[in-house]
Amino acid sequence: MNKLRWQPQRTTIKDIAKAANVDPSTVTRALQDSPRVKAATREKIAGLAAEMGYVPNMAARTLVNRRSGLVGVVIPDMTNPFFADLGKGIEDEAAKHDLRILINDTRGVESAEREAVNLFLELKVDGLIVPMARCTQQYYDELPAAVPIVHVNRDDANYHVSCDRVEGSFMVMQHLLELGHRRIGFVRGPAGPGREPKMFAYRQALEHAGLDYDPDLIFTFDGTLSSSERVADQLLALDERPSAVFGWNDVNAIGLMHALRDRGIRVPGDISIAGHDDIQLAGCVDPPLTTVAWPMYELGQQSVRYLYGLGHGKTPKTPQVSAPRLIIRQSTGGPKAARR
Amino acid sequence: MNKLRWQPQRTTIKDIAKAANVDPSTVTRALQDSPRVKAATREKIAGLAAEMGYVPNMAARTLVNRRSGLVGVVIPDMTNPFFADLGKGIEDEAAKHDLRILINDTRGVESAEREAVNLFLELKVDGLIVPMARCTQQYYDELPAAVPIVHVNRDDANYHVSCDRVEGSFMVMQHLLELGHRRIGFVRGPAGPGREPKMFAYRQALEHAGLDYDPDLIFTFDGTLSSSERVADQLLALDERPSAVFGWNDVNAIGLMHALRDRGIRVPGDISIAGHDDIQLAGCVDPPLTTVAWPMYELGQQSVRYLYGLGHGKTPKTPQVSAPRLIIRQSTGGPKAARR
DNA sequence: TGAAGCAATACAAACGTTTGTATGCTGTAA
DNA sequence: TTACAGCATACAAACGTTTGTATTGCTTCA
Repeated sequence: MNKLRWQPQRTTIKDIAKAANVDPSTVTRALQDSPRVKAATREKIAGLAAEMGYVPNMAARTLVNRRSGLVGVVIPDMTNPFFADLGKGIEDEAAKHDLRILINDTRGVESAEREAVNLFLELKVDGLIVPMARCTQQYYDELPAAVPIVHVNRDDANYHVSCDRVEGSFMVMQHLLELGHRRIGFVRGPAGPGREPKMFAYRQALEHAGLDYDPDLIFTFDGTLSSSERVADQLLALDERPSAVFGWNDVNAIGLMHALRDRGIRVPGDISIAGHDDIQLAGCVDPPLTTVAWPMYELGQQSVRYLYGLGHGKTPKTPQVSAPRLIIRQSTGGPKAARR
Repeated sequence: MNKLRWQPQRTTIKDIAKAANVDPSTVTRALQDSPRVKAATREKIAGLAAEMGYVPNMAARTLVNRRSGLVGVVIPDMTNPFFADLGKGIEDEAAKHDLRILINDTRGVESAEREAVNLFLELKVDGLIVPMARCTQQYYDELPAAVPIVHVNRDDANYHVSCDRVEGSFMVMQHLLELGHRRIGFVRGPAGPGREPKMFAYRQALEHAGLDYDPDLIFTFDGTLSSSERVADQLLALDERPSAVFGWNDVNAIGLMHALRDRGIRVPGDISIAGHDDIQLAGCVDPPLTTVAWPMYELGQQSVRYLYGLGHGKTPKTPQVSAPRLIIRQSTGGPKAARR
């Protein structure tokens, strides 16, 4: 007995039917404003339902409809402000389609992602939105259910909505290169499928500028604050330090800036720092962070629209969303050598 | 037709029953490891279930059990890092009790809170955890369902888990007073029931120090960045500026610090700033923020334990959680006058 | 040999809602 | 008066799972 205690269903449609002296089916139709029930009856039933504190039983409804009207969102890390606008876009658009949103946080753990997906499958959700999925595409392909799934920023997925991350990262790299930086560090995120675009852009920008790729300049961020400190230490331990570092995201970049300042390094005086995502705080730190902003709200909206299309048997073209925008602030400047 | 397309249930318990040449009831019992079915049969069924890609239908299960094994969490603002640890505490503890967590974000909007609660009631959740509820206590008391509800940081609620917010805010005020501040501004959050402890502590600390309460020193924060800027402007427009300001939370305090610096005010040189919550970035900004840390993880754990107790018919005492901790960093210092 | 006991499984009802079809009723036109 | 609409409502089956009870077939012991 490790479940919470038995809970009675307070009022059912049958109770209302009895009270109104009609058949349960009439109550159902009355509550869904069917034209098949007389206005007077409808009002009487609506009144009784409110009075008796009727709460629909979604389980029963889902059972017969084979549809719950729910959309599950599997989020890797709720607290990353990066997902805030995405979520807002999703909710706003879902409201338009009479869909309700349910969220499950996976903390970026692959097994948690599978459990979340499972839970949603059991709930018979009408669709799934999975930003930055950790699990392999194969896992999603072989899912034992016919649910439309839209991935966000997973270009290898069948159905996905993405912003041009290569383009976004490339813009930042161009900016750093134009400032004159020649030794640019790059911070990778946790490894996983569909997580290469930033790195790809980094290497492409280097190549474009005729620079060599140096594995010593690649660091790894795992999402924690201490991880940014570790990166700072690794970076400072190098014989030839980079003059600029491109962070995995703003949280990482801000942590890194702080860690560097603690160690007596000036930003951007000694090292320039840029991030990804343009979270709200990016403009509030000192110095304000150069970063790239993605159209997250739009991505959220588009993923619901796309999902809705999939759910109606359409296989619409992958929707286009606005391009990322480069936000130049004060955390980047010319390299020391160049200024000398 | 504004719902997603019809979805077939791929494999049901009946299909497995047919394939295994047994009754559906045997399949159920096999899948839940009942001793009533022979080991051989159990294994055969488990094999078939996996092979046929069986996904339990939670709707059917919930219908007959009148229990879903779900706990709904109604969160005002996912992106406030403040809730991160709370969520982690909730999830970790829920896992121990075989409960699954579902999250709904209300963005601090009261109507969204009601919709979220409704959704969870329809889902027949086993319990509800509502941190910082916006709706009145009366609303929760009159809910038409017998679901155990645990509030977090809403001391006026029947069943709640709270940390001592009066104590926490009081400590910060004491710190500012000890530094010699006599004119201390206070930023209120959005108004609402159960949101007075911080203000109460502010006034009590003033009284304790023999200082008068000055309504001019009270500002309001609505959660947005621009709102912090507005506070900065209001503050600077005063004839007699405060020498210290106590922010509603860290997001507000950090925004305020930034806005003040933009306007040529030094922190803590000209004005000291303190916050609430000790979010991760509080230590990363410049100057690092003085703030107060709440035991959020513990609060999360305790709310699930409490909920579990309520669900089993117990009405345990409101659980005790650790006291808040004052975190003194560099954003607070003695007032200008005192240093002269 | 036959009753008792037991293990393994089958049967059937129930959970609350939805929906296609059937029924009863009223009013109108032939 | 009868037949036919058409309106408002009732009936009944179904959704997939769970669970108390009934049934079957064996073994065991007197």
